[in-house]
Amino acid sequence: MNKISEDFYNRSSLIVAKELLGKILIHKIEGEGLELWGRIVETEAYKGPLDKAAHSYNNRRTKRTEVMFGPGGKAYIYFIYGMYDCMNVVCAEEDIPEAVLIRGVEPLKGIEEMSFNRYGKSYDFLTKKQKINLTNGPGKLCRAMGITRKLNGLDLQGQELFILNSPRIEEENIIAAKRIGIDYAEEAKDFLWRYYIKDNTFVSKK
DNA sequence: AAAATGATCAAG
DNA sequence: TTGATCATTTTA
Repeated sequence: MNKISEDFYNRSSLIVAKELLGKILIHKIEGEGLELWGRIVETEAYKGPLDKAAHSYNNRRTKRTEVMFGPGGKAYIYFIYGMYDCMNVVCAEEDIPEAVLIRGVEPLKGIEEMSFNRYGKSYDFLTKKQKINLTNGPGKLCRAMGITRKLNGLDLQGQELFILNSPRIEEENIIAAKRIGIDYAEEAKDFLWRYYIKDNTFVSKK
């Protein structure tokens, strides 16, 4: 069990977003002794002051964005479209509000629980499409892994929500692309700040 | 193509 | 206090 250290997170979200690919996100649910594991296959970087797509654009500091102004290595989880939670990892040093959105994971452990969380039935009864749709989007993976804004602000050095180290994905297998769902962000919408593992099944969109 | 669904935030 | 907006997903 090799948890990613705090230093890893206290860097630019552009670097962290890329290096988080291939790492393993774990949500341990206390009481039930349950562990949900997902391998990160898609991320997006958000970069505070300069980035019109970021919640923290122009250093906007509100109750919601507050956690991004702290040190790196915390969870920033927000509720969107009245229905979905999305999970970010806070990056950069204190007072620099950057984060990385986790957009896709490959289920590794606790798949049966994820299946019930998403579809209310056993994985054995899912269609091929449902099996892919389990965790190939930011809202979907949070629903599958039981990640909600109740976990907002958690330290990723803790025992409930954290990320394990694993070897870096080779540069030739990382694709950089425009971020999703931020067409309002003027020049920032064209930044290639979305990263994903080439040809991976659990990358959102196509 | 459009609905679902409610927290969030800036404006007044 | 209000109303437009929204880093999405599902269904048709």
